[in-house]
Amino acid sequence: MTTLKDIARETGLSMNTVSRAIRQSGYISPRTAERVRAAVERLDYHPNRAAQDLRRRRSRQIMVIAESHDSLHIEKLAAIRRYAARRGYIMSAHFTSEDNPQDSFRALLPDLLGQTPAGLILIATSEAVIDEARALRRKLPCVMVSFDRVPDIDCVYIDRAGGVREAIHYLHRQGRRRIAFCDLPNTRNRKPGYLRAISELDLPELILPCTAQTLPEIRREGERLARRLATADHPPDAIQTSDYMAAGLLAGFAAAGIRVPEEIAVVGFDDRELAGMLNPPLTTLAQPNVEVGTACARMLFTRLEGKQREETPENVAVPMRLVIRNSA
Amino acid sequence: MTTLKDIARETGLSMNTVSRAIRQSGYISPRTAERVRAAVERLDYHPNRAAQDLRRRRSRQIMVIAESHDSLHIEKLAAIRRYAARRGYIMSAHFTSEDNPQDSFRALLPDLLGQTPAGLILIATSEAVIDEARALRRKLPCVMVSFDRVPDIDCVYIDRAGGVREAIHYLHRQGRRRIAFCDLPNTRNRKPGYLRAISELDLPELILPCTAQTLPEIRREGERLARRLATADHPPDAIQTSDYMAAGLLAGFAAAGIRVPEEIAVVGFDDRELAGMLNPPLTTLAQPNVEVGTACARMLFTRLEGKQREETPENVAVPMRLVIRNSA
DNA sequence: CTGTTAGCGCCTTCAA
DNA sequence: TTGAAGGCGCTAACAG
Repeated sequence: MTTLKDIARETGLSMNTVSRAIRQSGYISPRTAERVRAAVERLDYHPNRAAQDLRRRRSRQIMVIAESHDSLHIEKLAAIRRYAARRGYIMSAHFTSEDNPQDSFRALLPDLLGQTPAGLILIATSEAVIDEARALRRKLPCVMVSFDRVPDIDCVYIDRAGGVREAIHYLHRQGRRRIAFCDLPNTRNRKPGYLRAISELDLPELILPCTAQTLPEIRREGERLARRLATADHPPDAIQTSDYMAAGLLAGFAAAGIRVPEEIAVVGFDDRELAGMLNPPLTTLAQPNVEVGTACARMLFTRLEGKQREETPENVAVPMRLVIRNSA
Repeated sequence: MTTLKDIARETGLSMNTVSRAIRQSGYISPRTAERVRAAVERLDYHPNRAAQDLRRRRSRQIMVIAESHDSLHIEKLAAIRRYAARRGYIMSAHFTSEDNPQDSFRALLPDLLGQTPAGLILIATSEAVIDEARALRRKLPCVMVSFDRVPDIDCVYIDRAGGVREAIHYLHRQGRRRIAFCDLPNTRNRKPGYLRAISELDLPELILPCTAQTLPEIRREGERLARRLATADHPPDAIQTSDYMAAGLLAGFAAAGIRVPEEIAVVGFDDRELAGMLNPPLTTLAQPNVEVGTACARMLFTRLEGKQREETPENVAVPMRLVIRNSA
């Protein structure tokens, strides 16, 4: 393993000069710089991170902890990693157990903090984790990605309400007048967008409840709902719901012989991989994953590098994008 | 920040004794051990990783580099991380750019090696990256996750051929006799499983070619293929293909009024999230992501901790699992 | 512009 | 069973 000392011996300079040349800090004559560069190349020198971090008294690693294995996270992770890498930091990704997020988060945390990360990004929605984050924030830079605004903490969230509102307006422009919203367990942050839009457009409020939790259940419930709607007196002419639910609805409408989008339009939510694969391909609201990743990384590094360690937390909303396919 | 020295001062012991007590190495009197434990607790001491790594001359970080953002990776990552964490290592995840894997891999690599990982896990299939891995292997422990056996390198791969073979046998048991295989661009490792099965079962070889590359193209091609099959003289009664292609086929069969699975059975490949959401829900071969993650982590740590640094590379196949839903 | 000096926090001899 | 001394590789003062 090549060390600074080796380069110093090789070039006949002092370690210090070599160090400064490599870091491009302070005065170095062009000739010296070149000699060092050549020696570094020749001896294949790479600075020892452990030594640097020890000396500089900080690690250059940020950690992302996600409260689920949601496949949509992967693009966020990639974006965060990219941002961090450009600043010489590495990112490590961690996932709580699916069946018990809170407890496994608490179990994970001490281990992770033991690695002395420079900062933390938490992708989570549960109150328990959010509370932890509030406490953590006082110990190290800490940014959240959550479902909505989170008081007292730096947070990036997707503007779900805004997205839904946009989707309803789109449906209205397509001539739909009876637009329903399917109220899944986790949609409390979307509903205001629906309510706002129908009030703006003076449309009737049509809320379809759904209590299913697991994916197969949701799909089945969608199928059932579609069959029910097929024989309803005064059915909606458009539905906004999740991609999963939409999959069930499309299956149910197909079984009932109802044509989508001619008789009823369906707009999903999330733009999961399945959306484009359904029959018909689903018009849906896409999560801006890359934007979210970049935004939270930027916030974290602002805290990390800047002086505003103690300033007021910031909440950033990222807009969704309506992906128009064939179902609406 | 609390250091060993603080604990030493607090307990009146030497740093050395404290260090040994904490690491539970060497002789320590029970009384001393307890005193140290209490002080560690009281002062909230955590060993400084940078200092440990510097002194011990090794980092305790492993890196995973994946050649794509495939959402199926996320479970592999979680499994690897879990395995590594139990051994006091952290995992960091990295992704090459989607549009240019080879070049971005080469660009990424020096940066990553600069962080002196203790070991590398490469999730990749391109020859270029595999060659890189062969070279890397001589510098640090290095394990691959790939599509098939890879000579000269530790590798975990999913037994795709075995999975397909199993699926064909399953279809045969269901009474299917004209079983087709849809030959997508990336399926050369699956085809042998099909060929073997039909030869074992004495069935006709029915290969359907497909050249589409992007997801929407694949779906469209599936739809077209289904319509073509609908009017064919002597159509197959079952098809094995990718989940994406299956999505298109199902849409096409629905449009042509052909019932699945009654008239034709469809078996997918990968068990992507969309599989359970299609109409009908897709019977498919599931990737054993957790098993793959655990297996490659285990291999890496065997190299890392064991003496067998220079031994013969090992290739491990992990079997797929047939998930039976409604399409076959 | 360059060199000298003094550690960062920890672990590994070796001696007591 | 414990302590003292030295150094891992690097960087920040400070002095030339």
